[in-house]
Amino acid sequence: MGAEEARIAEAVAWRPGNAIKRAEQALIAEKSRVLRPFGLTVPQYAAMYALSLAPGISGAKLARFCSVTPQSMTTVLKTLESRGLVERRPSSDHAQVLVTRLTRAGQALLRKADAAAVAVERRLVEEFTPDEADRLRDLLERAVVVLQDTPAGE
Amino acid sequence: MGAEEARIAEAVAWRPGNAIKRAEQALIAEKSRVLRPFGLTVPQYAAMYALSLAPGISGAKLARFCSVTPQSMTTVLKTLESRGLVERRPSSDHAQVLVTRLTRAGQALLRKADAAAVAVERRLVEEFTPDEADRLRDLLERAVVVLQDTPAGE
DNA sequence: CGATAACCATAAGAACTCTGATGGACATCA
DNA sequence: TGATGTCCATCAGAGTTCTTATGGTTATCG
Repeated sequence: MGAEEARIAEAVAWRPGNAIKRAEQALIAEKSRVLRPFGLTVPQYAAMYALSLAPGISGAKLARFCSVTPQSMTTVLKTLESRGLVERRPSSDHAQVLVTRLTRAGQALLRKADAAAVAVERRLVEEFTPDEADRLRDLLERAVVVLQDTPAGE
Repeated sequence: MGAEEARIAEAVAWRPGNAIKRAEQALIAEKSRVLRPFGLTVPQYAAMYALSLAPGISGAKLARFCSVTPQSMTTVLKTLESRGLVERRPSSDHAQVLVTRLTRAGQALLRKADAAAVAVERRLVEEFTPDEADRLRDLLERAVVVLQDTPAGE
């Protein structure tokens, strides 16, 4: 059956989307692995990291920054809040805004988890020359643009 | 607040993982969009496409081919089965294997959905010269390798 | 001042994903 | 023959994600 699997794999190799998908999967698998000792998932880490850069940001802004919907961010924040890693209070300025911040425990955990996450990125950076890294970013950015451009049919 | 968001975006720009993530998100967003008229999600389409290449494959093999866990594939197949797009029967050779195939309705739907999905890949291919496409595949493949290699610490 | 638009939070429902654990079937080899 | 190892399917539980829809607040503009 190995031969059949090779035949199948060949049939989809030409699709560039597959290369992107495999890379992303490897990336989140590795990040998940290094974050697991801290009890954090990748989305949880991403939210905490963003909160460390912009304390008190609204959930909606946080969602935009992490490229997820506000609903997704709400569930992530609820989990983090239940563990005492973040706290949410109504804003004094805007009654409908929930101000979200890392707790001291959250800050402490993030410091350790961030070191592990950054190490993964560093392994990626060190695999490439600066030129190659720029090239990769450029190619991926062009892929994003062509994908986001509404196609001719609409 | 736009200035703060720009400052934050800058703080993560160096991470190559972000470029990969954005590309993958754009890819699945676009594929979801073109598949929606057919009532298919990206994982459902991927499973049906794989089934068209290897009719009667086991769920476990299908999962490996689609790079998901057998558990995930089971949920996808259950959904497809409930819609009459695939059928699963115990194998005559191996009692514990469920042979999965596309139904006629599944084949008909896949033909139409595949045209839409391939069109997305084609837009991607046409954005790049053959050299660039090869370069992108190569860079991403190297990223996968470095991520999958167990790091020095272990 | 009032209407419209923009923004925020959240509920409901469906789908996908994983880890961990269980149990059955097959194959190989001692 | 029997033990070991491998493969398959599935349950249970937790987490993330989306779409769709609701309702409240703020800001802008006529």
